[in-house]
Amino acid sequence: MALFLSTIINRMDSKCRVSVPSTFRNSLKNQSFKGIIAFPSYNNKSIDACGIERMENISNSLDSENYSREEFDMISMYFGEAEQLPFDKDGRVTLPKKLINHAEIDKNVMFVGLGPTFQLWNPESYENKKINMIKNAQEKKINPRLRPIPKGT
Amino acid sequence: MALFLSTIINRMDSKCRVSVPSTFRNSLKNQSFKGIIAFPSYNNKSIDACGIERMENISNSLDSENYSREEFDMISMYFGEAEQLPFDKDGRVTLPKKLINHAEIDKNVMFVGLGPTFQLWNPESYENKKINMIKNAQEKKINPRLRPIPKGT
DNA sequence: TAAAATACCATATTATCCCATATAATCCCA
DNA sequence: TGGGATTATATGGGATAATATGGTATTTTA
Repeated sequence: MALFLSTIINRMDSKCRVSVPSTFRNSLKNQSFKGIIAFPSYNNKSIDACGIERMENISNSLDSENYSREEFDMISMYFGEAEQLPFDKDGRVTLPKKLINHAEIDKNVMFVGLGPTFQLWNPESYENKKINMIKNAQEKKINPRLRPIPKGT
Repeated sequence: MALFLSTIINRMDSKCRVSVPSTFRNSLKNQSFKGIIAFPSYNNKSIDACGIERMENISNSLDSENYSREEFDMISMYFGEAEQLPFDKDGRVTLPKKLINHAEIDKNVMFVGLGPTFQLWNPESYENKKINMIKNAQEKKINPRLRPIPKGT
């Protein structure tokens, strides 16, 4: 499975192209589709992304598992909003306008590794998000140390 | 298996021809029938579509699996209403009047990827559907995020 | 034979390739 | 270990190819 770690900022050019960090590309090297899958985050002004394998697994579960009609609709909407962004020869992807607007990206794109997935942010939005997260954690006295992570995630 | 992602709007011309998005055509590249299978959705004013392989798989399962009489009848009905729409040289299909009427399509056709299948919509109808889906999900408190993904991810 | 379906052609737009260069990371040997 | 050489990565721009779309010609068929 692909594993995405660390945070990197790259520039988006006038054609909306941006290099996917080489470490992320390496994580995706063995997947059938050479590129990334990206869709608007529901909770943030950011872009969620992953490799095709993750989507294939979800796709298979659509046929094999019993989802309620509402759940099925929501998952379907995910697929409809997902964009398949192939790498060019230099490992760049072209971000669609729809996603650029959603994440309010203008020049710099911050790639944030989240383990099995990663996100794309406007660096400024991410800083705000981070400040809020820390503030929130302090108020609720959440211990910031890593807890054992449940298996399968 | 084919995997359909993202949402694309193309125009239908006076001969009811419409380009199938190239990403969708790529997903179907290796299938024996060069075109799509389309039939009216039962739940929506839209058109359900997929590649021939999916139909073959369903057909095989009719023989090998135990369906109730009702299920068998439903699936048979699907086959009866299915239209086989071949690509022309430029990757277009001609939509039959019956399907156009059912989905109330007039000029723009929205292709919505749903993983193993996809749908064709009048873009306006889809927007309404989407609003209702979100409203419904919120009322029933369905988390819009994807559920823990089946093992392997 | 007329109407419909299909093949063929032309073109505008968009996306992709390919090359050049800059920058950063790594290597390698004195 | 230092520091130049080499490689990998990121980034920009022009050339090229792919796609979508409209129209005309040819074939099929009812």
